[in-house]
Amino acid sequence: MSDLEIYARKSDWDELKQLVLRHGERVCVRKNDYFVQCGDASDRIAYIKRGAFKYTRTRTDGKERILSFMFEGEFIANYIPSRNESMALMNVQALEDSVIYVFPVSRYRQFFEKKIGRSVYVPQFTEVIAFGFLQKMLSWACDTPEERYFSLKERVPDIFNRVNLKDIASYIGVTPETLSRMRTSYLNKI
Amino acid sequence: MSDLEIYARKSDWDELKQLVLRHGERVCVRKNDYFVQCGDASDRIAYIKRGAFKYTRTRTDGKERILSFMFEGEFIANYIPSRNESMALMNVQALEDSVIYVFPVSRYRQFFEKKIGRSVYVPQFTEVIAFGFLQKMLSWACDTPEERYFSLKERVPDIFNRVNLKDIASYIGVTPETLSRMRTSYLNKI
DNA sequence: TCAACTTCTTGATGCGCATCAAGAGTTTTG
DNA sequence: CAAAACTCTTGATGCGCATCAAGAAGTTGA
Repeated sequence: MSDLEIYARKSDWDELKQLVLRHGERVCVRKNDYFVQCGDASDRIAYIKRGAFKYTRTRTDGKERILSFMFEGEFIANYIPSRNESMALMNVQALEDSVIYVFPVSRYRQFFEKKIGRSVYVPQFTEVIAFGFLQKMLSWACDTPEERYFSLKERVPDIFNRVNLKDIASYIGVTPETLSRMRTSYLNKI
Repeated sequence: MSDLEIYARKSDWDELKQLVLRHGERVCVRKNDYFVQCGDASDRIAYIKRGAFKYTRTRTDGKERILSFMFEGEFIANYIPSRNESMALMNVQALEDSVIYVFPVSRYRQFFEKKIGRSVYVPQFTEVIAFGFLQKMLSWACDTPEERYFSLKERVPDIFNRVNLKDIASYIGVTPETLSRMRTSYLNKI
C-alpha cells in the first residue's frame, strides 16, 4: 500500500500499524507459504515486519499472474478486508521467509468504534483501497509492459534484489524470456 | 454498477436512485458529449434515466481504451466520487443522446447525515466500488479477450444493438478487425 | 559436497494479431 | 437528397512475442 499512502492521513496508517504491532499475533511464515488462498473467507490483515509477499491469481489457462508485491512496512489482506464475508480472489504468498503481525478486521472495527464512537476504518481506508484498485485496473488496461516495468522500478527501486525475473515478468505481463531481452536491449539504456 | 448490485442492499440503491431523481438536476446530453473528462475535479454523480455512456482513457500511444459501459438504470461518476478533491482518471462520454439526473456527492452526504446521523454512503457504496475495480483489474490482468467478450455479453445481452464493434473491441482489448474475425470464425458458434 | 533444482540468458521457429488497404453497406448532415 | 462520414468485413503483409530448447551460473538440500 505504500504507493497509496499519500491518500490517507499518515497518522491513520501509523495508528493502524501501532495497533497491529501491539495487539496482533506475531507469525513467522516461510518462503512460499500462503497468507491467503483464493476462496478463503478470512478477514485477517497483517503488517509485514520483515519479508516480502506477492498477490497472485491463476488464469483459466492455468498460468499464474502476479498482481502486486508487498514488502516490510506494508499491509497484506484478503481484499476487501472489511467485507468479511467475501471470498479471496487472489492468493497472497511469501516471497521470502517473513515475519508478520496478524489482526482480524472485526477486532479492528471494534477498536475504532470504542475509541471514536464510530468506525473511521471504512472512510479512511476503503477509499484508499478503491483508488489503488482503480489505478491498477487502469495500468493493466492502458499501460505497456515497459511502462509497468518502470512504474514498478520507481515504487520499489531495489526490486531486482528482492524478486526474481520470472515474477517481475509476470507482473508486467510478458514471459521471462521477453523481459530478459527487453533488459539487454533497451531498458537499461534509459 | 448493475453487475455489482448484489453486493449492496437493494434498498440502498433504490434510495440513492429516488434521491437523485427527486432532487437532482435533469440534464439532456447529446451523443459524444462528456459528462466527465480526465482531470476534472467534479464531485457529480448522475443516474442514467435514458441512454448509454462509456468510460474511456487515452493511452500514452494516443489510442483510446474503453474501460466500462453504463446504461439506463445505472450510475456514472468521477470515481472515487466521495474523494471530491480527486481528479478524474477517466472520461465519461455519451454513446447516445441521453437523459441523466445529476447530483453532487457533497449534497448526498448532507442528506444522509441529516437523516441517519452519519454517512451511510461511505460504508455502503465505497466497498462496492472498490470490489468493482478489483474485479475489473483482475479481468484485465487475467482474462483473455474472448473471456472478456463473453463476460460483457452476459452482463449486457443486447450490447450489439447498443454499442458499435469498434468500442466493444476496445473494451475487450483487441482491434476492430480482430473482433470481426473472432465473431465470424468461432465466437458465434459457441 | 555433490546432485538436483532454479535462475537467467540466448538462439531458432512459428503463430497471432496489428497494421494497412479496399470496398460495400449504412447513417449522418448540410 | 446527395455528399460525407462512419461501420463492418475481408484480404495481404509483417513484426512482436510466445514457445521450445539448451546451456551456464548460482542456489538448495540430503
